[in-house]
Amino acid sequence: MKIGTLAALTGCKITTIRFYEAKGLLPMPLRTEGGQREYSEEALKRLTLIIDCRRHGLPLQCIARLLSFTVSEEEDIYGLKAQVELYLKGVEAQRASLERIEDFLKRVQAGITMGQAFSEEKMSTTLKDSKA
Amino acid sequence: MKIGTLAALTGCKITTIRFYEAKGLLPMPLRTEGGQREYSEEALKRLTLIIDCRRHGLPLQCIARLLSFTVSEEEDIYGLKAQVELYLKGVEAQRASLERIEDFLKRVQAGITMGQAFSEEKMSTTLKDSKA
DNA sequence: TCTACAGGCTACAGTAACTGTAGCTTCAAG
DNA sequence: CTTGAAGCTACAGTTACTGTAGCCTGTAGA
Repeated sequence: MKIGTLAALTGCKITTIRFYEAKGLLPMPLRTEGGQREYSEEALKRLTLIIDCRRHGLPLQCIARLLSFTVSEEEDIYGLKAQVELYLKGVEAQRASLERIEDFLKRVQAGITMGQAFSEEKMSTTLKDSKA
Repeated sequence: MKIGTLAALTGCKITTIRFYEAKGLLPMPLRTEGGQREYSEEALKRLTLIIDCRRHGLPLQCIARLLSFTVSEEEDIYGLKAQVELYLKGVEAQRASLERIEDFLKRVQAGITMGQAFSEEKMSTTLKDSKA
């Protein structure tokens, strides 16, 4: 598939796909005779994974590390292991945070629907309630 | 509380807190005689909310808009409403993405634990399985 | 076959959201 | 009253895109 198709399938911008390639996160794809990129299903899967990781705050360097898994020394393996454990702990925090923001957005929505203005005080109530 | 305490309580870096203040997301706090920032519980709540929003990809401008809720025209209200709805839809996508990345990380972890090297092929299997 | 036009290319500048550093000041504990 | 941790401002640097200019490719209809 062409880069535009890949972009449409993943929701990732064309420029971002090229950026990831430049950074070494996506392998250089085959090209048509005219020099246009041609992607495989493989690339689609890999890009999807990169996007998922980015969405949850993993830096590109880290994603590259997880993807390439280039570990030369024992110590590196343990470093990576610790990092993965840290990210897994982060997942729980993200879930909780997701609940809070959903709640917050729903309250904003309710506020809009009722044509009400939000005050500082209401804002913090929203947060306090969602934390309880 | 001082800025360091606020940073410790929220996990947000001190420099980032000052950055949010400069951008108008956090109100300018009271200062000690010596000029050091003094924060209230209110500020803690507000910062927590900002962090939650950021974690889920809302741009600072948007967060500022949601927080200040400064709408002057009817059309703006509808624009905001549509945007909030969009974000709410995004929450579901985030949840799904969170599942996938958790699965991925667990597989990486298993791979490390067993001392195995990851191949391209295994990587894509990981993703494929997680999508199924 | 021609041609129009959507889509792709490179290179590079610009932006958003931090992050780090230098050089200095404040504050609290001993 | 000193000393070291914590704050301050100002500003440069970094990460991860994002947009633009100027040009090329590929394909569908006349």
